[in-house]
Amino acid sequence: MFFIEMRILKDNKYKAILQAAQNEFVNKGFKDASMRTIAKDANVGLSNIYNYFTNKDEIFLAIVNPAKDKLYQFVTEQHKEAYIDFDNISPLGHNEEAIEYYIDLIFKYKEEYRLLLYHSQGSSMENFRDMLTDHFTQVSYDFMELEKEYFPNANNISDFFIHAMSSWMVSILGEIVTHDLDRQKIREFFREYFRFGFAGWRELIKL
Amino acid sequence: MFFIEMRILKDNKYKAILQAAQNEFVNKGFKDASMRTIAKDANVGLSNIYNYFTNKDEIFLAIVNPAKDKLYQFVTEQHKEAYIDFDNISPLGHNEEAIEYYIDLIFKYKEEYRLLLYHSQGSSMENFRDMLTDHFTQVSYDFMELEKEYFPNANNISDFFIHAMSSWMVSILGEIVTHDLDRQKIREFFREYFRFGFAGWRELIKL
Amino acid sequence: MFFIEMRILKDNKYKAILQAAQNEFVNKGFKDASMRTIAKDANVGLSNIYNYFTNKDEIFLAIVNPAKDKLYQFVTEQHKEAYIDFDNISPLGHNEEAIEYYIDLIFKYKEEYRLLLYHSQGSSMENFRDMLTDHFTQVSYDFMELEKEYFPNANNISDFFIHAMSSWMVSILGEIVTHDLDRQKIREFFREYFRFGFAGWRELIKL
Amino acid sequence: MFFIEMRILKDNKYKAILQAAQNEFVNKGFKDASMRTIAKDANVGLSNIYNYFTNKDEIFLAIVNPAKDKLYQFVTEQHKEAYIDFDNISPLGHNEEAIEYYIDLIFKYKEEYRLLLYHSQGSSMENFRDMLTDHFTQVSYDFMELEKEYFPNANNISDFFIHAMSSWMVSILGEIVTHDLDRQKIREFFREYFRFGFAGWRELIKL
DNA sequence: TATGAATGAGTCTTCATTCAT
DNA sequence: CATGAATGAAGACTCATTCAT
Repeated sequence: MFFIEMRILKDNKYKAILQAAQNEFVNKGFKDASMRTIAKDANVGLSNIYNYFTNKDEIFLAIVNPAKDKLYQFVTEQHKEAYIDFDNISPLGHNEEAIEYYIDLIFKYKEEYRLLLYHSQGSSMENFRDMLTDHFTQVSYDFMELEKEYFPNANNISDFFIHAMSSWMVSILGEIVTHDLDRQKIREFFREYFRFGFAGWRELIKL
Repeated sequence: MFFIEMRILKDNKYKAILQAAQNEFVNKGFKDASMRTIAKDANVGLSNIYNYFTNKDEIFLAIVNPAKDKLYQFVTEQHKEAYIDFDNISPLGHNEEAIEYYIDLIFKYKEEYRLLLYHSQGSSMENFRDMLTDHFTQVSYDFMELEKEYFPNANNISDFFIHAMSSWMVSILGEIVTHDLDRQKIREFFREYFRFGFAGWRELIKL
Repeated sequence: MFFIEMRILKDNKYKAILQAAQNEFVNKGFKDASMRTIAKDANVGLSNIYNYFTNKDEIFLAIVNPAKDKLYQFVTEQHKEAYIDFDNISPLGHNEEAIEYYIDLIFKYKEEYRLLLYHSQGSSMENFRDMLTDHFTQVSYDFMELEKEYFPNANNISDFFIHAMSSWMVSILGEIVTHDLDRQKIREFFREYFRFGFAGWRELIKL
Repeated sequence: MFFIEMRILKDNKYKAILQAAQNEFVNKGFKDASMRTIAKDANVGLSNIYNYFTNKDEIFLAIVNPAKDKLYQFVTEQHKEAYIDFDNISPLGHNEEAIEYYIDLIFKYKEEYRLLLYHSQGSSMENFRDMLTDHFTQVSYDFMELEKEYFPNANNISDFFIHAMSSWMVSILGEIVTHDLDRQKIREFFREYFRFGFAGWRELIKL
């Protein structure tokens, strides 16, 4: 009846839709998710959903975009703040705080990343895997520009290898959000990953 | 009229269906592929398809299984013939012939691997990525058993890291069949990949 | 435009669907009835039907359930109000009013009973004949409990005979709704039926 | 190769088809029975069935006709041999041998009668119930012609009552072949049935 | 904002039967 | 007698979205 009450109701419905949709997407994937089911689960009239979202796709985006943006932002920032260190070179970032923040992200948006990586087929995000890989790749290139001053041989590394490395990072994200690892296990993994990666990297750019 | 002519005709239809289906699967993915479209493209009556295949899924399998089997066989055999070499350790195999054979496989079944890795959702092969990752993982474990004699520290490598490595191999396959690389480029990539990987590996298992 | 007008329109479609469905069911039986045909005959979009009914079966039930419920209710009530009378013993009921009400039912729901008895195969009502027979049988048993006080020999009547009697009642219903009898003819028949039945019954339970 | 061998093979297949078809009909009813399933179960090529039968319907008839013919023949003969007896009047026949023969028939063709009465929908026999009822009715009329000499009041019995009696006989057949009664139980039932029926009959035609 | 009705194209699969060989 | 391929229509139901109110 009253304006405020209605706003509250609206917000409730908005959230209810998002929640129901997320469940449905997780269960069946974007393509097989049914608007009817979402409406039913959210206790909202089917057609009323279209007052809140123009599209099935938009619902998906509303669920998934924050997670995506935070991730992009993180990756980009890492690269900006990067500095060159013999033993600590990585486009992903390498300092402890960065890792912790990354783990935070993963835990906060586990389901969303799973959606993006494994259940986005049919949505406008169906190329997320590639897009993220490309983003990593781009950041990596920028890194290498810096490195070249110190390691001229970095030039010798092929584009596709950089791409493969980026693809690896994406895969790792996928595996982490798919398997139920606790923070400690993830931390340990990253330690191995960086030791492994730095050693490999040094091998490739050595004189 | 004649027996042989007939067989050819039948064979033609069989192949036509497979070809049309492959196109359709590549274009739209398993789930969205339309039997109607396949029938139309193959110049076959829709219901007649079911004289050749019992299922949409079976068509997919007929297209994709040879590629899958060859890949599994290759991975498995590599591991059987493996020998320990300080500088050449990899579950994928490392000798030149193996690489060449792998490249052969990739070139022969590029589209099929693409289907399996990116367009199998909804089919009985929708878990191919995981299955292949697990296969790599298993093979890797077997390798590590051998290595342990020489490198007792191999024990320290976490299960999840092995898993991540396997996942990387799958990603790499995906990236290769997605991008149009010529043989030489692929060869070069693998050289880098092995240099990188061996160095990293040695780092992890060093005393 | 106006609310009432709308409701009428909706109602019209609902009724149109029911009507078209009833025709189709009568013509082809449940199993062979075509949703397409029903939609066409009702001047409704095929998929729109599913806004009114969730199922082909539900349409059938909507048509047929009132008739079924009234019949069950009638049979049950008859038995409740029953009293023992030497010359008037029947699970179906025997007083004039009851008969008249039964005839009313038959005339009101002639087509529905026809559907239930002859055209329900494939629907959730396909066992109606048996269910109704069993219902009659159960009611008959209850009657016999009462009668035993007066006619101890009622015990001697076999279960299967009771069952056969019940089955007869169902058959009679079927024959009546299948043949076009006027009320008078039906009334006369029931008079014969009861004379016949009571005589037979007395014979079976006589000392 | 040799003629005789082929004949044998042929006969085998013929029987195999009939057997498989009977199973399928019993399980799913005529309408839902699948020629494919029959072919598979009979180990015969689907299209080869059409060398033995022109139709699904013809298979059904081949299975069911002997049972039907024997039944018709029995009913007809009973009536021919009938004689008037105060205490033994029935179109079904009433002497012990007749009953025994009827029971023989029922036991021999139990499945076939079940098919005819309950699973013939969609076949050319789908009106078997009505046809049999009418046959009983016709025979009953002939009886009544004879009786009229002795019981002029027989005239007073309505056509529909005769029809209802016939329908009862059909129902009884249906119930017997549906429930698993042994011969003794069936015999006992018929004894009750005749006592019941004669008493009722006498009541109706009494002066 | 909310609703329920409407749309129209789409899904895969099955069916009994026929045909050419 | 046997086969496998072919046919063409049909099956119920779902889909995301839009419309009128």
